[in-house]
Amino acid sequence: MKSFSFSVEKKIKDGKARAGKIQTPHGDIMTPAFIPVATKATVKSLLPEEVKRAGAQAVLANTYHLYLQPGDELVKEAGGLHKFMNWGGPIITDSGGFQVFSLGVAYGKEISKITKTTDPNLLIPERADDERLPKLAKIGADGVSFKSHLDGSTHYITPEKSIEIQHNLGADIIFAFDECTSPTENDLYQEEALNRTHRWAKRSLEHHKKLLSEFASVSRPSALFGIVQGGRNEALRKKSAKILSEMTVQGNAPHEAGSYGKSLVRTGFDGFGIGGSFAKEDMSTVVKWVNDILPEDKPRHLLGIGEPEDLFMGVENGVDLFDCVLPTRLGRNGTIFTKKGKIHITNAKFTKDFSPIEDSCSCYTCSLYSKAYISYLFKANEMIAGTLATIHNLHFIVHLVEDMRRSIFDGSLELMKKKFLKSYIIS
RNA sequence: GUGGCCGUAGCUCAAUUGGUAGAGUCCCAGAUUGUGGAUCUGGUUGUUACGGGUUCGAGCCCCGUCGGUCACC
Repeated sequence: MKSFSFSVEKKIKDGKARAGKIQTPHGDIMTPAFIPVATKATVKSLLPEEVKRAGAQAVLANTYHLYLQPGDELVKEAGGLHKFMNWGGPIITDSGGFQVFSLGVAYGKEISKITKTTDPNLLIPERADDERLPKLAKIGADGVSFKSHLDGSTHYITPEKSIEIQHNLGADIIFAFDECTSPTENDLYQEEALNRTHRWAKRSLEHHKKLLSEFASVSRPSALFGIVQGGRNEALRKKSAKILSEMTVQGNAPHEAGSYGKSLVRTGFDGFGIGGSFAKEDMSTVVKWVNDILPEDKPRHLLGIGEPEDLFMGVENGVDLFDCVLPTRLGRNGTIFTKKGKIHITNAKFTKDFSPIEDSCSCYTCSLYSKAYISYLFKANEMIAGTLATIHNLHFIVHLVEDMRRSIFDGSLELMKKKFLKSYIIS
């Protein structure tokens, strides 16, 4: 079985942007790349064939959601996630760490992982957390207690449990269990949470290596990424990048899974996620701090980021992988990416617009359907409305990052960005 | 034909003893960043069927016309 590897193929002269290749047991990912989100083992509204046709090289599924339903044991019994969901390419699973945030302090509130520096929430001096408010996730001594949104049952997820679930699911790349903090948290809490995330990272790494050494299953995660946190705080972010970069445990040497003790070496993470929350305005600063420290020979995944301008920012600062629900979520709700900016397809002006979303777009939707038809489908609440819009959005974002990769090779990244942002209106 | 009931936003309906017309939906617009097929936030809309009358004031009371509906012939 081919295992995990990463190589940088081209790095631009004046800057951090690079193009590379990630090898996984289920195929390669040419980076930088945008990975669509398939939380519940499906990219919502799309068949795997459509995901692939839109240009996606891999998908990202979610540990917590699949653990609750249908259950990781069942997925294992089905022969692993690839077989279960009919996706032959690389799969990444998120650890459930984001749900600590989304089902915790953010639950039922209008807090997202991106905020603006003008957001009044940022000005709240004390922790935004309020124990009286209902939450589905509560942080305990060595893990997180989740209350299922499906049936109300409680589940205690530890780093070991998250890794175990991810091994059962059998993705190619898995993530350490972390705590994604809210942008509204103060430095004191950020530090407390960061130390916890680091303890959990170590335990995730140890358990991953342990499981790798115990079993020689054909469908074992081949790589574990650690996740950098630290909120908007420079010292914390840098500390996190350094600690995770240097974190190692004793384990089998690569290519020797299932043969415990054959040749023990100290090994660390195979790559890194950059997680947590940002203020939109200083996201680039945070990414710069972190990528200055993270090793150049390991891939970096900027978690949950997907606006075009943010993708440029990431690539320019040395990010290799992105995932984001934005193209799929917006698509399902009728917001569509175009080279001139986002449009709302249900707007009255599209009612009789019989042209495609974009004449120059080669996606399935644009080659066969008009704005008027898609607009009508949304208004009529027809299922393929979301499908057609998602196909276009995914194609748009995936190819945007693919274009960035190409321009890294021919040295035109800066020019390409200027050209794009000249017509693209950021809203 | 006779008698009863009814007629309010595009739709379904509110509106205390007569006090200056409102909700849902639809429509219009916006938000959405390791998922939320969710949800939220704004906004437009009325000659209260029509014509008269009583009253300081009428969706509400009175008269007439038109329309709907039920019962009886």
